[in-house]
Amino acid sequence: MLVEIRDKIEQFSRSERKVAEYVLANPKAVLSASSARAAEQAQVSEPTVNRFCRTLGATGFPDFKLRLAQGMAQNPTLSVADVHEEDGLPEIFSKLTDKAMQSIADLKSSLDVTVLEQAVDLFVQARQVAFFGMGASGSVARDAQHKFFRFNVPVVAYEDGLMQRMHASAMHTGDLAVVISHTGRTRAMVEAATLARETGASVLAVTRRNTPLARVATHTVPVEVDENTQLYIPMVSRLMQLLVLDVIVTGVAQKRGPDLAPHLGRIKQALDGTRLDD
Amino acid sequence: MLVEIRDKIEQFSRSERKVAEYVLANPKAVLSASSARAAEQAQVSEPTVNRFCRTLGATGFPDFKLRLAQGMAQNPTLSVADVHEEDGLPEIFSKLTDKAMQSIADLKSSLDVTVLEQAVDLFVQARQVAFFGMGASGSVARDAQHKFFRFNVPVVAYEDGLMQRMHASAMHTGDLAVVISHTGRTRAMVEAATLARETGASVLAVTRRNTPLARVATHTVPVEVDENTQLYIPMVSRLMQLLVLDVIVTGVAQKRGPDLAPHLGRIKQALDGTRLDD
DNA sequence: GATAATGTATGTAATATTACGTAAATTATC
DNA sequence: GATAATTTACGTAATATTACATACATTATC
Repeated sequence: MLVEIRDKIEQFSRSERKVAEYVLANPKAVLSASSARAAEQAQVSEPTVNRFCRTLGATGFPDFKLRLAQGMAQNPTLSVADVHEEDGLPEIFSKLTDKAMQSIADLKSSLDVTVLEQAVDLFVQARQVAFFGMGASGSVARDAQHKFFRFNVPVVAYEDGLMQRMHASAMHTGDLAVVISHTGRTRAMVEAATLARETGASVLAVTRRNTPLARVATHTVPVEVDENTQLYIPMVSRLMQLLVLDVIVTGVAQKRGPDLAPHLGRIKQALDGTRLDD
Repeated sequence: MLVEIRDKIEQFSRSERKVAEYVLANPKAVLSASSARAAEQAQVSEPTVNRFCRTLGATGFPDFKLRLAQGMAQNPTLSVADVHEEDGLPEIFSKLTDKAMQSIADLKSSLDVTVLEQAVDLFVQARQVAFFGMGASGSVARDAQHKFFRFNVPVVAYEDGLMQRMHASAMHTGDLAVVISHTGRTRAMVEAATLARETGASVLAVTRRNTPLARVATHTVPVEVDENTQLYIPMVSRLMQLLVLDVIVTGVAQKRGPDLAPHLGRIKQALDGTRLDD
């Protein structure tokens, strides 16, 4: 629909073009506007808006809005461009969301499910789980702890390099260390992974392929994102890490499901008191 | 949208369920019908149709039709179904990734950029920033701290309820409190927001619309996700919160860009020593 | 200056929304 | 466990909004 408008914009008359331009610039606003308001915003008269809608084959303004809504949902127009200096917030918003969607699509098509299945098995069998992460990956580690906490298995998360070393070197066979790193080259993470591995524990790395971290780990869930880390902070790669862990936690929940029900019930109950109504 | 109706059909009252069933059976017919006609077809009264629309978060019947139209037009390859008991890991993986993409697409089409622009302004003007979050939103708060830390402005993040209260009540005009909550009903978060607000500080809520938290905040970035929180943990909503904050941080970086270069250079240098080669 | 395009004005019909009353269901009370 | 009280669900009717049609005036364009 929007594309159609852009194509036909030459054929429109002067005022209709005003409407077209306004619609192209603010498609979302149009959806929530009345025909009168739209006319006002486009700086044309109300009948002109109506004529415009009919020109495009709609029966009237409401019908036009419906078609527009459908068209907008269909056309994600993924612009996988990087953010530039001169971009305004609308461009930033659009580019980042598109980039995120594109990355998820890539992940979906590139990640081997059997790798995830192995990861799920590691968790199911683990007597104890520790998450290690620093910087941006530190909050991913914390988040993972929150999620896996529900499984009635001891689980900790460390962002502190010293604690990581201590915990890693005190692990045992049957324990699981999950090491999260965007670059796969953070020295502290590689060292923690190495220490953990030396104890006989399983080491699951959530990081890039062919990195020092991936090499010392016993298992790796590869999270590949071409991201401009130079300029900004790893944003999308962190979303991917979270998503991967979400899938794993759901897989674990599925396998452990039945025997967890009462445990989860108690947690839920405990949370009830912390919420307000309305 | 249609999936949402199917999910919530149990929660509807008798008459609303009639409407839901009719909509699910004849979604296309609904699009071209008036509320009166839809009511007639579903064998209920006109206001019931309207209430039904509101129950689903629309402002009224026309708005509901728009949302429905968008939902129907969406990429049919995206199976926006919830995870079921009998799903294996491949299904879980596929469903979660699709759900994430879908949610991002929804966010993109529903979120008003001007709201984000206001948020960016708040950050640019803030003398001091504090992030508050608990549980799953706690790690979002931490993550946000990491990102905003680079702006040479004092920024802290608290997951601890006591610290949140202390810090909130010690804020001043010109300070910014960012309160993150999926439900918008976590008592501690609402209280922290209230305390911060009483000090004259700006309070930016990243949460659902029309929640207690949104009401006490001075500004709200609405993050709406229809998520089955009952069964699992907020996963997608957390991704959306992160994404929103990513957009804001990038926007702030854009505005503050020039005068930050030397500062960022030093941070980068400090990180160099922590990385391995290869 | 003629013609097409557009705006203004106004009315009307369609449509959505609100307000309110009633019936049913639930909860409380004895 | 029966009855009263309160809430909830729903429909009717009134009201407000919105879209659309028509007629005519005004403005651009050639």
